Amino acid sequence: MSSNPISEPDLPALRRVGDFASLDEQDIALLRSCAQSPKYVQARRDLPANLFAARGAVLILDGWAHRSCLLADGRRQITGLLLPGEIVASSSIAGSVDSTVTAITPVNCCWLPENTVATRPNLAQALDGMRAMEEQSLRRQIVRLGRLDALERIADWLLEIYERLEASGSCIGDTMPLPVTQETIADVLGLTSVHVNRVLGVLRRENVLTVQGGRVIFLDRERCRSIAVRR
Amino acid sequence: MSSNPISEPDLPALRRVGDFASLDEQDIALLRSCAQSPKYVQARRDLPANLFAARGAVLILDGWAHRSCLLADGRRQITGLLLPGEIVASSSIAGSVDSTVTAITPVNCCWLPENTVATRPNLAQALDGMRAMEEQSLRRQIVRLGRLDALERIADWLLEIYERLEASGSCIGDTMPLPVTQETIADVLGLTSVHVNRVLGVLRRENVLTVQGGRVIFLDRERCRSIAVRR
DNA sequence: CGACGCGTTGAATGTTGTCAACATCAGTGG
DNA sequence: CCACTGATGTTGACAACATTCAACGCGTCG
Repeated sequence: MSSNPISEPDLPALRRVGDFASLDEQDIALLRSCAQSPKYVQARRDLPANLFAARGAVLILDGWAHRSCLLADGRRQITGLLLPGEIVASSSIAGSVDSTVTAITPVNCCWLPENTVATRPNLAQALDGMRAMEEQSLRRQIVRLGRLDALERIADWLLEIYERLEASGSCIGDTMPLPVTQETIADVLGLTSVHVNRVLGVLRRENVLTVQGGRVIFLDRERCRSIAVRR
Repeated sequence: MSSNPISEPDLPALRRVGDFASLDEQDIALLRSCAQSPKYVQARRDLPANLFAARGAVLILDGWAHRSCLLADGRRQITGLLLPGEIVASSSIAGSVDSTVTAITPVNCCWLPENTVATRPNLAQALDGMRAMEEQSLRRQIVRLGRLDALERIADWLLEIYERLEASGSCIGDTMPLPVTQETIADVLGLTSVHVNRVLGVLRRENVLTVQGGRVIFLDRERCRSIAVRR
């Protein structure tokens, strides 16, 4: 954040892009111009599929979204969250099992055309970095679902969300927004909302953290980390 | 496979690359030259980290490998399998939680330098397609781990492996190689080897498929698909 | 032969899901 | 203003699925 040339008044989302490569003024100007006329999507609405038709990427400027997969019998699994400053790569959408991206809160996003990005090597590098980061997040999620129990899953996941939100400056001290229902948390972590509720109760009673009013307050981050194993 | 200009005597792995873009003779010659002097890795050995140091990709020419994450208390989760014709993107390795790629069987792989690939648009496009396919596979795995029970997980996973092996021509009829222990299957699917064993027993007794001698024989593919839900 | 890795099976245990009831709250319309 | 509704959160009792622990068979390899 120190050497990041994107200045204060810019959108947090743009600042986050700048964390992945050293952007010059032209890069930033290009980003700003893309963000100038954002596409607005209401909460609970899908991001329009035509947004992903061409090659390039969609950048989330503001708000939360998720990508989900609905099974025939109604079970749902959220395969990824999209937070401010993160991207939806178009290539990853085409022909995908789960191609719907849905806004959780109201979302502002914008289109970064590939041919434009390609002219700016640093921007292209930043997008590469963001894609790599997304892949890492997917693998971390696989470890969570495969080998962590409910308590560990929730602790570890909340810590990851914190890290990602912090990168766009969305956290305040030991506090972060979490504008999702327990049902949504359950669909991210492969649990039921009932069980999520119980586990959050444990974390609260143990003074590790509290979740209320759409925000998380970490009371004992260190203990939260020790609950969330990892190597 | 019909319009794929990579001919019979070529490595199955190369044929698979050609499925993702229409390669011309120069592209193919380049691939062949890379594959000319493959790097050999013994079973159970890690692929050397320096293979991933530079930008570019490692192509698996032959054999099976996996990427895994070991937790402090010994739990292990395999976050992805690498089959013949698939790639390990270098960007996805750097700074990753789980950076070890381990050979399951003896593996031959080769290095595709980025600057060389970049000169051949079709090759670059093929690599992009392969990366997108890998991402899809990661998300499918998240759905499996999050929402499918053990029976569904195993059925769905075996079907995915079949599809991926078929793409490199490694399947014979309703038969495919599966050179892994039940312990490995368990570490892929977030189960215990004991439970994998029980479930494979069910599938065998129900005449859906049999696993023996490192091969799978599908007896009733249709039923296997219906067990493996999905939307 | 003995050691070891792998597969197989049974019994007990434990974590998570299911079902159900109820509380709380925001929004809606009478 | 209040009753009503629907979505969300909370809690208890019970069932289901998967793990753990343990034992044993089978083959390979030194």
